Amino acid sequence: MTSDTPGRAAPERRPALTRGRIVRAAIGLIEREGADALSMRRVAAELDVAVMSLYNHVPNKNALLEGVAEHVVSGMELQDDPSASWQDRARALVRAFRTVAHEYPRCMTVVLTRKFDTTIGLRPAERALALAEAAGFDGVTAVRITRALMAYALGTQMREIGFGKWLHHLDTSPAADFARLDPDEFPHVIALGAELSRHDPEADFEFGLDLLIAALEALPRARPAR
Amino acid sequence: MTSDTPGRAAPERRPALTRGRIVRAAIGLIEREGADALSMRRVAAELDVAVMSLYNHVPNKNALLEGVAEHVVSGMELQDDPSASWQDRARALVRAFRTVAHEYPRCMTVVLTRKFDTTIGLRPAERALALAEAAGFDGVTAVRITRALMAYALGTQMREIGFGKWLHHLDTSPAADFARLDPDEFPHVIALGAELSRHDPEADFEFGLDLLIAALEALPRARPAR
DNA sequence: TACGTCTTACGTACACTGTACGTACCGTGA
DNA sequence: TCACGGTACGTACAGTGTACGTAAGACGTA
Repeated sequence: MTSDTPGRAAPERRPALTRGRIVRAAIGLIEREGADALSMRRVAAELDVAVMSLYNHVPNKNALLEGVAEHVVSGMELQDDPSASWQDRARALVRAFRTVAHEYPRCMTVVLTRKFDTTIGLRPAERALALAEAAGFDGVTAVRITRALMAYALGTQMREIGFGKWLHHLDTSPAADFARLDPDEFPHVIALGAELSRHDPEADFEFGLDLLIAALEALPRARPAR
Repeated sequence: MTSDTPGRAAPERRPALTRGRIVRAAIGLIEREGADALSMRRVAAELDVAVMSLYNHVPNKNALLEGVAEHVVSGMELQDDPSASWQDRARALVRAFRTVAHEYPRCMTVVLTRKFDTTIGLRPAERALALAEAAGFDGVTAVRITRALMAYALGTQMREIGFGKWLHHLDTSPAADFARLDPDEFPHVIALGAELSRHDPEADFEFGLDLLIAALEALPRARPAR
């Protein structure tokens, strides 16, 4: 709501405090030093401004983080090629999420990690619904498909974040760790230790995405795909 | 590592401080008042103990939360019916995650939300790998399937948490909100507003799970399913 | 020009956080 | 008997989000 343009000719030397500047400073700070480093004091110092001045543009820290989330998600490139198959367009949509997640890895972590209360993500949802309709699915199914794709995109990202490493732990631990496991309790984990240690998130992501798309192709439809 | 049994005959009236008691108190606190309410001071007060006494059993707050995570996930009921089809067994496995998530909803939120460094979740992973092998998949594929299922379970939970409501927002907002949207930008969202507002996480979850299982059934295998 | 109002940047202050550190007790093995 | 290791404790510190009061400039109107 607050305008992002300085109120004509800044009175002094400094570029005038602004919600946009604050959000950008927060993003920079998070990407450079991680989410834990983000505090109102740090942001204020970054902008060479008193802490409480921030509160003229941002009601509280959570709102600042919402601003970060908004900025990050709105960076999703939702370009679409209507001449492509709905399968490829759907793939591109889900991948767009991954792309922005790679662009702002640490910010994405906080976006996923916190509970916000905004309408961010409506645009991706609109796109997904449009695609599902183009593929010939009825409304109820379109919504469910959208949600399933969302869940998969989210879950993949959470795994990659190393949300808790409970499994991801397997990816990073040296193979020697597997030797410590009880062979009776974890035969398959031990046998597949080498494979579990391998680290190719992109391939994992594409594998699951292909699974979902293939399942959608096999799903009965209300209308033929356009 | 720390023993959970009091060192024989407690010296006074109180039941002796213990890592287990501390973790349980933390879990209770989180479930009753939410993750934000969890502080070392609150836990100490809960147990009627000085704050720093906790540190004799738990190295720091993060370790306490790891204890919470461990306790929660180890509550996953991994019962298995070997006579059932691998499809049904896989379904049961993923549902087990959901079940414990319903049992400790707020704890699960913090478990998913924080980065831990434990081997929790190895047991579910073992089970998933075993099922994939029983279904006839080779090792590489088994690992990818496990990861895809994990990602889906995680993502579903994140959506349900209302992690950001960016889409979940749609589930809770009154239908009137859809009327405020730009009809040119969000035609499908508006058209499907009623459906988007409907709230049936269980059905959504099952829908996506069926998608994945169906896709797995159609996947080529190294060996016939056992 | 003068005045009142609005916006912004500021400083202080408070309640609360995690935890480092030093201390005192208490049951047990030598 | 004595020394010791573990446990519970209290104090203290640096850091957090933010409520509150204040002052200084910008701007529309008289």
